[in-house]
Amino acid sequence: MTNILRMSKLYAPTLKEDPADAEIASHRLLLRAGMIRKTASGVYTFLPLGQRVLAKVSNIVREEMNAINSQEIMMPALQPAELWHESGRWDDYGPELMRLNDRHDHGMCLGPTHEELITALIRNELRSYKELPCSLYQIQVKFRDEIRPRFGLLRSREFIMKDAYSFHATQESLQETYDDMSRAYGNICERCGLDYRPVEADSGQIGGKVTTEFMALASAGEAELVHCTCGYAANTEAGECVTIPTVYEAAGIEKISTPGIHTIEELAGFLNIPETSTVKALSGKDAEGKLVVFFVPGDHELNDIKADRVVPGFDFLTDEEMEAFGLFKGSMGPVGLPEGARVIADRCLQNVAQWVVGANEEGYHYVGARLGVDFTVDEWADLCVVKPGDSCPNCGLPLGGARGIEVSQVFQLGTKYSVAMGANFMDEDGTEKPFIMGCYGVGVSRTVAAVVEQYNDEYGIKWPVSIAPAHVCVIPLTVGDELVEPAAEKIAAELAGIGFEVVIDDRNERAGVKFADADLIGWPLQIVVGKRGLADGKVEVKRRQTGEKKDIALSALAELMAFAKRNIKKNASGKGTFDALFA
RNA sequence: CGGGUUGUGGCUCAGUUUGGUAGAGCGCUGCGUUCGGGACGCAGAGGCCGCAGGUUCAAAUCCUGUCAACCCGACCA
Repeated sequence: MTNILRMSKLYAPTLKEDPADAEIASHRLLLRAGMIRKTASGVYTFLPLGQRVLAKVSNIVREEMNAINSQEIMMPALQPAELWHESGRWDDYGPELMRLNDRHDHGMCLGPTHEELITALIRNELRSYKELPCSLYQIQVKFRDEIRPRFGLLRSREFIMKDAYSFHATQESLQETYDDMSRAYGNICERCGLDYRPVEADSGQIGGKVTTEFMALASAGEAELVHCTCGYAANTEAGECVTIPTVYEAAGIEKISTPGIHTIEELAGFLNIPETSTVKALSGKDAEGKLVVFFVPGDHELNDIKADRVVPGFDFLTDEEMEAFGLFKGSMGPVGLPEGARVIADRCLQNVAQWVVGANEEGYHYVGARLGVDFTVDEWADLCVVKPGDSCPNCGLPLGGARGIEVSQVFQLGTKYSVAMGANFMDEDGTEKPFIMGCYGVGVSRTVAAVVEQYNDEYGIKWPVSIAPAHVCVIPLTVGDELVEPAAEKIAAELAGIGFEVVIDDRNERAGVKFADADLIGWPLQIVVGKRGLADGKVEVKRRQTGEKKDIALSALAELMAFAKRNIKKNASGKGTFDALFA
């Protein structure tokens, strides 16, 4: 009986106007619908409705984790500095780590992630290969002092994350759990209704090599990705770049005067050739300060993650350093480089016999510079930021582009933390070995925001049934009416009896206010109970997702809803749950 | 950290150029009318104008400093 939410008692302060400091849909609507409130920059309070959604997502995550035999634990958010010194990340993590001292002046931090803690936890407890693999997870608050928190729940300084960690004796075992996790993460996205892509990614400072990000497609997303009809998808910061430069044919090398030309755009315009026919040069230095020059197709950008992979410690030259090396910004090329320069070019240029490049002389470029004749390249590598239109490395078709919100990521960590922190187990052969580890994160609060990004319109949020704060909102249009009110109460009680999560808008408000709030909050189904309809023995049902409305006979409602309840899992996210009502 | 913008009742904003002692809409309280798509009338409550100094007879307004928030760039769930 008490499982009916009453709007008259619900703390859900909705806003008629957009809050001034919210730009994107999810931030705006979660605030307006009375689901969250800002406490400080990048720090939010979840109000009852927001908390309900968060709990729904958490439960989906929990079910999927339990299903692959990961066990739920709860670690502290407050962590001792020692552990971070052990892993080396106290120094590596930078200012993003929230640090503090306790009253004894003891260094502590608020956990941005929990590799250190869990590795310390298991290192003295898991002793034998017989106990492996072991997979543990928690759903907990995380702290990251972001350089620039923004977009509400999408990039906050305190957020809810599910983090899982697995420990293995063999790489095969890790791969198995990694695959299980990947599948579970796909399920989680689907059950939340997200349009998503698993993408190739870079592992960043977590460490490790094999990793996949799960991106919810959304224009508000901060990540750029490329994807192909064959199923391939990659984050542009990590994806392999395969592009086919157009070739500018020339009889031989020719030095031409290009006064005032410094950019590829200017050069291509000056010569009246496409940018794809030019070659861009970028100068930098390696860790020892020795000159490195990269060459990439003119229409592409150098990917600094890839550059760093080829030249560890790579950094661009400052204008002064370029001058010192005798290089001219905007006119660099492979012909006549300073002695000892390391020349690295993108693989895609390997088959381009003649290049249009700078002449290492202010105001001059070469056309038709011959590879292997006029100049040589020391190394070939994948260097560019992949972009839409490039070829799919998998099937060769042109890649499409999209923006995405990274809602989760899976990593194969290897032994980075177990070695650093001395976490070993006794293997079958009687030798001590470091655990092979994996870690897997889901941004729970970020997922909530991502769903809103994908499910909203000018009126508000359109929650998928699976994570909506409640399934059905019964709206009596006249409070105090001797027919309408009891009828609405009866319907609400009936639906709750069937097993739906029901909310009744029993506030003494005008119809328009109730409709507007119902649309804003985004209950998947509205049941409107009014005098007019009741006179004909009918109520109106409205599906928020599609906007469909239909009059349903009171006598048929319970049965149709019971049918809907049985079908609630027809689709993972609950899509189609109410199909029968609108058939 | 660099660049841009903004701080005025709970919310959205006007007023700042040209100093004269604070306004609107929404929300809130009370009464009445209304009641199927964010009603209307009447009567109220609520702001030392981010904070601290300074200039002035007089500062929301001018000056200096400071804090905070938001947006654009380098990070990440």
